[in-house]
Amino acid sequence: MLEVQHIREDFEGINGRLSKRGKSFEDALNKVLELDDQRKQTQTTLDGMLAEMNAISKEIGICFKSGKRDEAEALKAKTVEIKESSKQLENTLKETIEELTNALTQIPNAPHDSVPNGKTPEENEIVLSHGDMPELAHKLPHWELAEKYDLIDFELGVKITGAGFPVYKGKGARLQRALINFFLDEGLKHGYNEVQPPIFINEASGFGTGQLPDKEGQMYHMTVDNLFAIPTAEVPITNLYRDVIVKKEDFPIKNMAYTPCFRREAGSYGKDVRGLNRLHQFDKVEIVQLAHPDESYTILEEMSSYVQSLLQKLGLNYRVLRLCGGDMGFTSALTYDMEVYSGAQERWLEVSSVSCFETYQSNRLKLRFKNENGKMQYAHTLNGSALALPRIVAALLENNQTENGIEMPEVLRPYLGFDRID
RNA sequence: GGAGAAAUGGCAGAGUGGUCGAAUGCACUUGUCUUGAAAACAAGCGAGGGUCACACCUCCGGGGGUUCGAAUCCCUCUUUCUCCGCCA
Repeated sequence: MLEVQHIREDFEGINGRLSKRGKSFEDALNKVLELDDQRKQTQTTLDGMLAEMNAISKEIGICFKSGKRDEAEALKAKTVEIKESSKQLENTLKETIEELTNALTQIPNAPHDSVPNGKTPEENEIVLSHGDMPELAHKLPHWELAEKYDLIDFELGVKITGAGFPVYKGKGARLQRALINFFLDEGLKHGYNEVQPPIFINEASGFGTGQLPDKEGQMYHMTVDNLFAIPTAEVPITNLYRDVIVKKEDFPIKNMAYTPCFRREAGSYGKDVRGLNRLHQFDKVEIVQLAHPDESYTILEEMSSYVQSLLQKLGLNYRVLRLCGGDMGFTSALTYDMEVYSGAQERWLEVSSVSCFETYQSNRLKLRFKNENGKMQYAHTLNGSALALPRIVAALLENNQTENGIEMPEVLRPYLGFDRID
């Protein structure tokens, strides 16, 4: 959530930044301020009543002690009325706060100044491209390669669970395991602390990172226990710090985790979902950082470079996009997408998304630190995929195919125990 | 799954109806002393709302209730511990 105080202090700024998302939030922002004024007013009145009640109660206590029963009874009578109206006011306050929270929850994060205006993916800005486009003599798409070399069985997954839940087999399974270990080892070298979080989360966690209520329909929901399967490890890792006051000396706090991720992907269809392009279950190593607000954007650049270094080591050509306001996630202030080129499909595939959330998540999480002046302040949160496996696998299979099989990148060979798939 | 016990500030741990946002110890911060450190001594030391700043209000696991008044009594949920059962 945006901070009410920020909206109050810099209305024009925030309003302007929000408009990058391709629609106006001015009315919503005004509504928030109005509700907050209402909240303050109600609370002030209520506080006055409670103060009076407290004073009377204290007096009654003293009267009883000194034996002045009649006086005490008279005072008691006085409280009845105050109590009545304070109860009513309390309800009003509760409603106002609820309305305020709802209004605030519906406003997305304000995009960073560098975010381009725009509504569609076509308006994303290409920041840089790296590596040569693959020139392939053989252009089998990865789903055909997967079948040819018996790496991934999509049909079998349908039998076990349903579409979008592939079964990896033999060298296909080993490639998965190799990539996960490679990514974790690289993360370790870059100072990320490895954690293994639960892959089911409760409602509070979903709210903390912004999946709830915004993306409720995108998550698998186990209604019996009211738990959700994680769509990304971002949720459990970031929620490690919900209701936590961290030490500013500890910044930046760097964690990572490998987890499977689950997405319902309601509404997807066609070539987007072919093969590994879009799955209901996939594997990902996620990196998450908590940062001092002054440093978060420097750290975002570092995270972006780190993700790029992984792609370089895997020998994949890629490009980096700065997402436009309309294509950016609800909670993000600035997002870089990394895309690798799929030589056989002849299209770009998103393999990573690196974002800075400023205080949008930490406000919901109540994730704070004591700043230089001894005041509580919300930390900045950042995260990125480093990396998501399926499309990396797709690109590796397609771009490295030869007459004699599929060559594996040098860096993976120690993890794989083989050099090529044939 | 069954039975019992418990949940208080960063930690430990008092507090069973009124002046308790909460004793005490540890930890932490600052100061005195010291060449420096330790020790000792002194002061400070939870969070949120509100205010120019005070005042004031809220919070003793969550929610609800009783009462003029609740950390303290009642209900309920959650979690933890002990015992039993089951089990990778």
